[in-house]
Amino acid sequence: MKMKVFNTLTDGKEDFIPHKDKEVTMYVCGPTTYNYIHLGNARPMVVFDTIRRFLEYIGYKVTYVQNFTDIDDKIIDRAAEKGQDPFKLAEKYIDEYFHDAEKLKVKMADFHPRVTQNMNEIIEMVQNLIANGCAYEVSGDVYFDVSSFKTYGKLSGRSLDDLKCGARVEIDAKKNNPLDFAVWKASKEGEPGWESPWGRGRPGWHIECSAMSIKYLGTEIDIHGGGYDLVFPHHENEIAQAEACTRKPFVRYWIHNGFITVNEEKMSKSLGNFFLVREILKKFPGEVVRFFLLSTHYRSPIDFDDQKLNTCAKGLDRIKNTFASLEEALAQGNFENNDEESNTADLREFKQAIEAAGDKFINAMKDDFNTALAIAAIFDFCKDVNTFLHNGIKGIAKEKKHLEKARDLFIDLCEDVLGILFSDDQGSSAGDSYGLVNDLMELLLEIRERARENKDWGTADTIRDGLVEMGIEIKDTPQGPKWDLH
RNA sequence: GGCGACGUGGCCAAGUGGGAAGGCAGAGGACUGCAAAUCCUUUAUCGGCGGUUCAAAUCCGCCCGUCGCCUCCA
Repeated sequence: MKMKVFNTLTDGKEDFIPHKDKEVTMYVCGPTTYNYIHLGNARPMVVFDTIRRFLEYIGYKVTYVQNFTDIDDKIIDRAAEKGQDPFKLAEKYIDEYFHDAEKLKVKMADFHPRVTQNMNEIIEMVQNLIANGCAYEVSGDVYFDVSSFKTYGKLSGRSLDDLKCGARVEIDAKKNNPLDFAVWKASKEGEPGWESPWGRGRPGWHIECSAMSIKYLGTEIDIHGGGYDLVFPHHENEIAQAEACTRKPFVRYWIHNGFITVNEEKMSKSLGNFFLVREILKKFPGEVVRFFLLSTHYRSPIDFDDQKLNTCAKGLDRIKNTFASLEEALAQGNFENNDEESNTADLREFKQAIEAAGDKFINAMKDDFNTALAIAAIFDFCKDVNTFLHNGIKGIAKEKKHLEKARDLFIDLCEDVLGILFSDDQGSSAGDSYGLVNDLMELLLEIRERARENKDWGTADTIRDGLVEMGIEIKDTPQGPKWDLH
């Protein structure tokens, strides 16, 4: 099956054909670093990380770039408010970004370029635009001339006339056309600035992505991603700058994720209804947040509230429980000689289930990264695995080879591609005391088992209920009691 | 004003012409000392009206409702 990708540029699904046979270049717009990231920032991080993981899983070599916009009006304003140095402020939130990204299981990009570290390339690009007659300087500012770029508006599906009708662009006497946008801005006294042919200044908002994309990935890249609200003007302007400079197509596939909403309203900084990832992570593990973000197709909106995360946590538990059962079955290790495969109906069905799960998952992901459908394939597989184990535990068939295959498939799909199966890192927060907790639990469970043997249910339940209150759950399985931290 | 998206069971969510996936919640059953986990069974004429078609959640038109972009925003 061919891979299909929805391309904002053509407003439809297309066959995915990268510029080189087995290599994919990806650029994803990263945050402007003036605050901790919020859930709205987290969606593209998780979505494009998953796309990257999937492409790698099916054999592409992916080069992944995510920038930091570390100089910008908002950073300057925020720093001024706090009486801080804007560079230090940006640096801090870059560090904090990595902290949150790790919790969300977002892999490091191959490159995390920063605007302030690529100033030469940006200035060069502005010079190029002026030389090509696509930009003009007015008293230290440089503006892109949208009328010089014939296909301006092709990404957002707007014509220059449509945009004028909007009339929401402020008239600026310096600009030839209200839609022209700054590629370089003169710095005021006391603001950060870099020397340039037009005096001391700093880059406009859109130019950094064009410049860094070209620098790190070349003039034509395969995938450029970001939130849907970046389509206009950010990405439209990136195209104009890049293509006016290189005279080549800038991006093959533009991919945009839908919004996070709260009470059906867009979560955004201006509305003030945003939730910091940091705050959410106090209540839910990163994998749950990640699973939540992947449980809906990336182009649809997702409405956020704690109840929905709770529901997702339960769904994820089902997957984790199944995986744990599989590992337990393998750990028991009392396999008969498996040289000759038994050929029971159970086993035949199980083998088919393993194959079907992999196929369904891959086909779902190949159809415009349909993670919701891919996850459904995982749930189907959970049921198949549980059914097999259910029967197997009764002593019918324990087939090491196929149990291992099933386990490996879980690891490939859930952990490597979706990034949701990692073991809880709560143990690490307990630090050195983790071993002690284990020993104490062993002791408690032993006491409880003795009570149960004596049918002293009161003592047994006191222990169990007390532990539940501490967030520890006990399960009495045929293999003895198990415990889990929640 | 211009452009666009969405409306599927109690909740979430796939599905773009021919069987209405999956999860959560609920009900009944098996297992269990009771639970938990797991298994089995069970819950939908797809916002409304009209049209095209042998056949529509899926295509077309109108209406109702919700949201987004056009301004910083993932």
